[in-house]
Amino acid sequence: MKIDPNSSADLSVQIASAIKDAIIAGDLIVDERLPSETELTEQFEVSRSTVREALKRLAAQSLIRTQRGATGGAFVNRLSYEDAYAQQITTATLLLSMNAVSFDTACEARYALERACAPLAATRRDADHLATMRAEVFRQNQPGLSDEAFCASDVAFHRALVDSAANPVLSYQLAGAVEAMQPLMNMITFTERDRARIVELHTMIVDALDQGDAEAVTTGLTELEEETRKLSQNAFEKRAAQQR
Amino acid sequence: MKIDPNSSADLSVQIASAIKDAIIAGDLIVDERLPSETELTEQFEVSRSTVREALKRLAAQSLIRTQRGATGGAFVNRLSYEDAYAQQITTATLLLSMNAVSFDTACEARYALERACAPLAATRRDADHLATMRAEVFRQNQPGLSDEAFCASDVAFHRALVDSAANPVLSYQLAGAVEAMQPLMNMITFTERDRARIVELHTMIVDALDQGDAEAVTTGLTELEEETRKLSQNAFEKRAAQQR
DNA sequence: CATTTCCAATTGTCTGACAATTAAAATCTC
DNA sequence: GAGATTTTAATTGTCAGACAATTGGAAATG
Repeated sequence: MKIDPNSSADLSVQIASAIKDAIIAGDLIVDERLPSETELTEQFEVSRSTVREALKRLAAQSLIRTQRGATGGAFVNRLSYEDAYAQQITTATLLLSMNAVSFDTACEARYALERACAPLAATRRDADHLATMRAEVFRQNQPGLSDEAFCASDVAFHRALVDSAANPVLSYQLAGAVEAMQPLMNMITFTERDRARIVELHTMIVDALDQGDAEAVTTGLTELEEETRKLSQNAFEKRAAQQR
Repeated sequence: MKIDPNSSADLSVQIASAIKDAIIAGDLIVDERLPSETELTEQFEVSRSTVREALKRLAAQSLIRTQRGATGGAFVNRLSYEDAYAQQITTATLLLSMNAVSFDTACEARYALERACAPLAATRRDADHLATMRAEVFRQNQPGLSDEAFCASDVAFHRALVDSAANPVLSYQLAGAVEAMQPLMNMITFTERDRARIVELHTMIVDALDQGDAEAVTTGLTELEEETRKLSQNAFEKRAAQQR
């Protein structure tokens, strides 16, 4: 691991990059302890502050974790799903909030992903997933439920649907899309009629899943996508009208 | 933006988090300049090193960029697709290389995603995408092509397929899965017969796309998935045998 | 007006110090 | 000797102050 002091790049960037490469190449394995900051200072021939800034960069990407104390230090992190989730969600949220991606695009991707899960879910769904989904549908049917609670239950329903495909990669990719859409979804007011329609579709989807009918699940999701777009469009128009 | 000096969390983490929240909430807009390090030092009542470590954390996530000089400083970054791609790829590669995700799982997710793109691509594909795909198929048919070059062309083909769905969210999610699989794919030796079969399926897919036949695209992708799994399984077994 | 020089602001790096944390080693108590 | 307590050493976290490098704008110059 070497760095070039004459390069235009900042030293802390170079050091972070060198360590990152070592991790990806497998030279540093999970839970292995990196040299202490003092040792890295000597190895790279830079000051401790520079080493620290490099380590903070890696920590921000969950590549390492640090621990104080006698047996402390920086350790190579096993990238957990939680971390991957969190990163995915942050990135997706930013893309959406900075208008690099429109709501419609995110919505389209989300439902395309969910439809992609349908065939897998139809084969692999187990009683737990179905029970969760039915419980959420039941909750959505309760009168007097707030819009936020309805939304949260909707998310839980879809999460269970995707989880039933039993593919963690799909689960975590979808988490990004769903979470990023959440702030905008929360602005929507669901009328009695909207809710009835959504509950109807949810019921249809969970029934189809129960019977292992992937095609019916796909159909239900497509109709749900239409419904979601219609609702969000209304919400946007209403907000635009208010801001005038 | 306030922090709690008595919290157990590191100050630099708290500060980074506070600034990040401000960015996501829209209190700091794209290209806006953050206060200088000296000003942040006063605002948060911490030392400059602590502020700097916080800023490095944010820079590592591409949330800000820094510039030296008189009019320099830290600026809120417009999260670009390139950045999002890069992050997605790093995360996906790590998940796979640390065995948090199996090759089969990644492969399954990848083809599920591609099939999710099929209906969109069948509607939206334009001449450019089709031309790219046909050019790659042509290249794959050339005798004497190295395995690496064949692999690279395969990636280009699939990228064009997904791009033709014209949904950037799907494009960037797929990039992660494909890139992460790349190192393992490169270990595969493609026999004449394997290549012929793959080219056949690719041709079928691009023809179906040309005709707007989403169902045929989906079928082709499913067969391609089987083929990929078979090949990778062989490669793994061969490697396992060698290591004995 | 164009060019060059200078200046001030800002980030990047360095040095040295002390605080906080933590596990292990040493000590004490019974 | 066993268990509780204290000490110690290693390590990261934070602070303070300094100087270097960079860079755009202001001032001086022709």
